[in-house]
Amino acid sequence: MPQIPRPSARRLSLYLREVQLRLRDGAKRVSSKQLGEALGLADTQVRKDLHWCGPFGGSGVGYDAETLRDRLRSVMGLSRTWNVVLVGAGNIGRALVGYGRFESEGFRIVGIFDKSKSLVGRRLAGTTIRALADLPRIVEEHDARIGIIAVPRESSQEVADILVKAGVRGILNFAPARIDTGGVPVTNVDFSVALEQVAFEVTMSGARGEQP
Amino acid sequence: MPQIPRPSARRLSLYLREVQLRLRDGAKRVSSKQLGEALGLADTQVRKDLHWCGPFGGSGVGYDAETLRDRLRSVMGLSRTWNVVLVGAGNIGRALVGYGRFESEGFRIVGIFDKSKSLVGRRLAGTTIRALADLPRIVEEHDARIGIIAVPRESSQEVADILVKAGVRGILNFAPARIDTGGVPVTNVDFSVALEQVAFEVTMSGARGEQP
DNA sequence: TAGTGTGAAGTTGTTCACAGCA
DNA sequence: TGCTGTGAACAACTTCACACTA
Repeated sequence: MPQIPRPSARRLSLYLREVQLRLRDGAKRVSSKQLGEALGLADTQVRKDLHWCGPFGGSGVGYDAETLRDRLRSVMGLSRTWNVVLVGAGNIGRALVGYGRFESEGFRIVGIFDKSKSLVGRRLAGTTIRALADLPRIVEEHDARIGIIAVPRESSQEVADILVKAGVRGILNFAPARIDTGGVPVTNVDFSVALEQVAFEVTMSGARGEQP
Repeated sequence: MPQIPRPSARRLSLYLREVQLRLRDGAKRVSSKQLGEALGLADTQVRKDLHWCGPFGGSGVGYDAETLRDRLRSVMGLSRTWNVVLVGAGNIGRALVGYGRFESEGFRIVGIFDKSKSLVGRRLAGTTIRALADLPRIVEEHDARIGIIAVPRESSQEVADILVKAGVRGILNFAPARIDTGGVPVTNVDFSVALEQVAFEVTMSGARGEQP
């Protein structure tokens, strides 16, 4: 069985978002050309990517929007609900629980944890902030497979160790550091790197293309 | 003059971070091997990337850490201060101003803007939240070249138009939408896409490598 | 010896060109 | 005709192999 290349995988998320949007607007079908235009990609690229959903649909008239959505969800592992634990109730943690979009995409935050004694016991978006010591229990109780690290750099590795030991199978890391997880997949989101990227592009300006 | 490929550009940020860290720890020299290990990359890769800083330093003993930092900064356009305007004082906006790391990297938030009447006039991290109408003036006054979009999807394109019209030269977009800027470079950060990426990797688990 | 610099080879991802279907 | 599916050509990026230097 062939592996979906990472660049494609990233784009599949974008296709899914776009298809859902169009479904909400009442669309019944979507073509690779439409998707490409909406996302700034070549239509060929879109078709190649969508092929990971197993050749289907399309004939001379585009993809059936609902089927496409379902296939995308299923191929990306989004047809189940993912229970998620969040470590760090600081600025980023708060932004995340307030983000809203997660719920609708099938992610459920089942535990929020923080080191700080002054935060533990307080509530955040309806969930009580717990001490890190409770993390393994909550992970097990809810079979949480994903952990989010939203703590400062200094504690990020330590938190990663706790998460891995507790049994999470994937980590979303907002700390500006590479973390070592012994094989558990990590996706990094780093605000500074992103801003620096913008500065870089501005400096180089003119020459290169746009967004992914 | 050859263009720095985007993948390299992303990694340059990471090298810079790592070098700064090591400098703080008192290191005088850094080798490609050390950098590679710290970041999960092959040493060859590191050397190829660093070559964009112009062949220099290294001999049989690694790169001079200070020189490397300076070259990285300069090549990435970080030897100047970048004035930045932030649109959106919601959860993400607040997380960003509270992030702290920006200042030290040479980014200065010179204006925070929001549509909401109830937020305008309030202060956030020492800066008064202004109405969007003031944006062009502030951008001009401070020669702000970078804009950050931290508003909901629905208003993101509108905000982008305002920013572009005001003259910013690069945009960091946190809204879950592709925005059209007519050539102004955009870097996207999308929490949902990132989380979905994790779900995807977990689903595929085992097979693929780690982080960038 | 421990490390850089770099062409050449290899791999991966993207675009092109076109066959085929409704 | 409008669109999908896909091999083949192409471009981009990464890894390898090795010459070279302090």
